[in-house]
Amino acid sequence: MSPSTPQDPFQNWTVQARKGLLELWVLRALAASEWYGYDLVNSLISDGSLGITEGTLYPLLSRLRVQGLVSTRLVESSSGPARKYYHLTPAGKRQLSQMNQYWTQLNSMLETPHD
Amino acid sequence: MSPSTPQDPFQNWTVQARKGLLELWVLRALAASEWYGYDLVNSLISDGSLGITEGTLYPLLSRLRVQGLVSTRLVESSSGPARKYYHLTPAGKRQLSQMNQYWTQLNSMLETPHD
DNA sequence: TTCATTACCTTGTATAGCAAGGTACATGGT
DNA sequence: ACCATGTACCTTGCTATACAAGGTAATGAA
Repeated sequence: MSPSTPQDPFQNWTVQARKGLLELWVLRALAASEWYGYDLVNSLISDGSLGITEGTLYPLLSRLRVQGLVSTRLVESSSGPARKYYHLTPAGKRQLSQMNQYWTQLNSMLETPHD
Repeated sequence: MSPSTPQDPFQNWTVQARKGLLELWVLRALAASEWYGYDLVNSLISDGSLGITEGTLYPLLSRLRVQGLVSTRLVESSSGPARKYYHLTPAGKRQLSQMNQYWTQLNSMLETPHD
């Protein structure tokens, strides 16, 4: 397969900046309600279009399931293949809480002038 | 050398969450004044201690120099080896401006309830 | 000499985002 | 029957970053 086209330093940085952030975004979404993968993808694309695609989201969801942070159930659809709905487990809720805390710390570090 | 000890999912996530963020932090620091590497490290350690060490910072500074975002000058010190001071180039200032903008977008995505 | 402090750097590993593919079901058009 | 479109899932291989764990060298004090 082709490489991921690193291109210019700024584009490259945005890729790195998304790391971790998407996982936080997904867990927050699942904390609010049930979602299936394709719906999350479309929400991401419409929500400002920050460059996140299926190739990023589906592996992420698999990872979360393996780690026991989310669980799934299949629901048949009349407009295509079955949808896989994701929801938070208790462990997922605990981790989301930790992540929210750490994220606040990171942001406060950025806001400090440290001059 | 030993592996990076992945440990639990949360610790792993914090590593990912730092990616990109440290670069933004460094460029912001250099936008305010001149710094040398060791001083930045100590500032990071004292500033909340988020797990960032020399092994992360020095390669980052090298990268920024290769990309032309910062330039350096050596200054002799009376308390040890010479210090390498970093400051922003015009290209660095332009990229920092883009990064600040993108970072705002990412944060607004997180704050949107998207429910 | 020996030690701590200051100050720089390198090597190898793990991980996440990504591009570019693929598979399969339902529907409507030809 | 055939094909295109939309829906919905997944995998493979690449790249770049953070990190642990080392290393090197200069200064000054014991």
